[in-house]
Amino acid sequence: MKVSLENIIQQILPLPQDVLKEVVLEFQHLEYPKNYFLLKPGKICQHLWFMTNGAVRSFYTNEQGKELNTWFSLDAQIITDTTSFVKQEPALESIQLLEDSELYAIERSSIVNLLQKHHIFTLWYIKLVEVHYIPQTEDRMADLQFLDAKQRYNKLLDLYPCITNRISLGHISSYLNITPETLSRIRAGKL
Amino acid sequence: MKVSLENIIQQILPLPQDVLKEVVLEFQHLEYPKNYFLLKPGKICQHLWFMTNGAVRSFYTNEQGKELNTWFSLDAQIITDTTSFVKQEPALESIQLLEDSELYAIERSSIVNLLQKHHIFTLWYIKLVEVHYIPQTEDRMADLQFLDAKQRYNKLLDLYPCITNRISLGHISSYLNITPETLSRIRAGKL
DNA sequence: AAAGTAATTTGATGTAGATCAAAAATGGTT
DNA sequence: AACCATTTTTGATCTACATCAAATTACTTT
Repeated sequence: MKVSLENIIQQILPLPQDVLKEVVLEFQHLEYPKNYFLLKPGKICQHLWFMTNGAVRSFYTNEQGKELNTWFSLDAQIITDTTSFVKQEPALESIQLLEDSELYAIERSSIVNLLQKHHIFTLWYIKLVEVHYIPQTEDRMADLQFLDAKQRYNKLLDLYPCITNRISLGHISSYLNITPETLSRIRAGKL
Repeated sequence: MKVSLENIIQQILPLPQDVLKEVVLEFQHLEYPKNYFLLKPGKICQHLWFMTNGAVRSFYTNEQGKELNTWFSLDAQIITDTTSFVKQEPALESIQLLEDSELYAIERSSIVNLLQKHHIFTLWYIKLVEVHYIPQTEDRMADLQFLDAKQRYNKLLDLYPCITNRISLGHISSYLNITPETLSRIRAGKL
């Protein structure tokens, strides 16, 4: 059951046919292989990506060169480096595919143009931010502040029950902000 | 140097005079005493508050009845329970004044009306979210994931150098996600 | 299938910060 | 000033999770 780009857009907020057509034209359909980088640090994030299937991680690389995952997206998700995208500043993080993935990309400049041109599109964009961005980040923030390692792991499993079939435990432990050793012990019921 | 409501609004994105007037009329000027609750859990957050001076905390109350601070706002800040406000769901957290404070409040319904009515106002609202909400939350999230207790404290001091004159160390430690004992030791240079 | 590399697990030990208990400092009230 | 409540500090101990090292398992590539 593959979703079309039109479906994704209309599900956020239905647009009139003429605007929808114009919006769709601004998207580029892309397929990239596993390990491909959508964004590298230092570059300004110019895109918003709508993934239809695949898997992606966002990560920082710290001073010691260690990669620390900040986010996963599996299948139907919206992807960007929010801070770099909205402030048009160099990104601090990388975005990398963890599976061969299929995406639709729209540029920041196209969004800005559409926002200027169509009142209804600004309402669509507000809905996108309010529904697809804000609750997720608030939730992640609360998890990091209030939950211990085991609770964070269980919550991730609730969200993506099959994530361990698709994402390595090393990547998962990094996102959970624990070591691979600790995740292994949690999974073995030793913690 | 007190800022007027007009200044605050125009600083986000300048609006034409007629729209500005209409927007200003939707705000209510409020003064509340220290300890007053702007929001309690279970209530739907109907307001966006623009504080001109004062101090506020947001906090969760956990199952054991312990209050865990999630945010501070001092002086010129925009305040709301974002998730409750955008999803119009019952709030999980409380918002409470920590000083006598002066605020301007606008209701969700007024925002929704203005968004429907004025294209320029939607652009103003997007700017508000993109500049005043997104970078802050992304930053807080990174702090919680990557910094240790001492680094989090020093970063808070960078942001609000005089915060310890206005907010109790108990509240600060809660926001930093550490105990008052640990904060005391950090400040004494013992950690 | 064998070989080599990377991912995961297991065990031993270390540490940042929590918890518990009590003392000291601070602040508001009469 | 004296009193009470609250906040902050200090010290002793405990714990969740990190770190380090080695063994095991799984995954590629020939």
